[in-house]
Amino acid sequence: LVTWNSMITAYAENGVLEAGAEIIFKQMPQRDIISWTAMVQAYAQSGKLEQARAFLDRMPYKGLVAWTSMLLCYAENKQYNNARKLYESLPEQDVVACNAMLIVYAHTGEVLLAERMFDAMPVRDASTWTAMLTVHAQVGHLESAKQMFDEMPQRHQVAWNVMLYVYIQSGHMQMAERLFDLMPQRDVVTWNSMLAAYGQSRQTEEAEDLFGRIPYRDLVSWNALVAAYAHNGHLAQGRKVFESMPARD
RNA sequence: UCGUAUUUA
Repeated sequence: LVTWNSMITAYAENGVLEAGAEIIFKQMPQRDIISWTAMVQAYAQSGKLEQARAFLDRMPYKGLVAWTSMLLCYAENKQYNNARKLYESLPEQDVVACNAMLIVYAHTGEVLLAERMFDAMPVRDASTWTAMLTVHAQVGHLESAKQMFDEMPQRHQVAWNVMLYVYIQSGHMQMAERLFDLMPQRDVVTWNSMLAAYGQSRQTEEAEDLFGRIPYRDLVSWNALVAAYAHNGHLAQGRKVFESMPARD
């Protein structure tokens, strides 16, 4: 059973659903909650909302893992009311499900609901804090974000990145630059955020320069650089970068 | 063997 389940996830990770994951699912001699959940998640991850929901509804025993996947799938597809309904119908919840709901609130900008949930949570983990920070970031509440950042029990790299994003989103590029320099660590997301910020604030030279200093570039870095050129009308340079990209999506 | 946080589009 474990082997079969692993096969489902393996196909799902490669995006082979109908022709892979689902065939395995049908062929397996018996299925447990993990098999069903893996199917829900496979479809949820690839944005196939109806099919994910169909599997969820047909599950003989449902569980938080499947519900949470479905919840995030709704969030991803901007079906916030469905997300809300699903969340309200949950017979149980845990920190991950609540975190997922916080992300929904981040998308909808419902700070008050998010705060109420955050305050009511019996357990908070690193994702809880950064999700809540993201809520403030999304609505541009610089002060609340900063306060939250200062209150955090532990500052994970992601929290630093979100805080950087808060400054960028609220148009405080100098503060962003200062924070960037102050950060204890920078990962590829940190670099990419800064790169995108330069692109959006029409600082193409800075973007270019920063790109040259990124220790490890991923596809997002390349896309951000192309976007920076495109956004500022430098089509020829954008094209040149596009052609030299190691990969494209 | 399954779910959650940050960046480009």
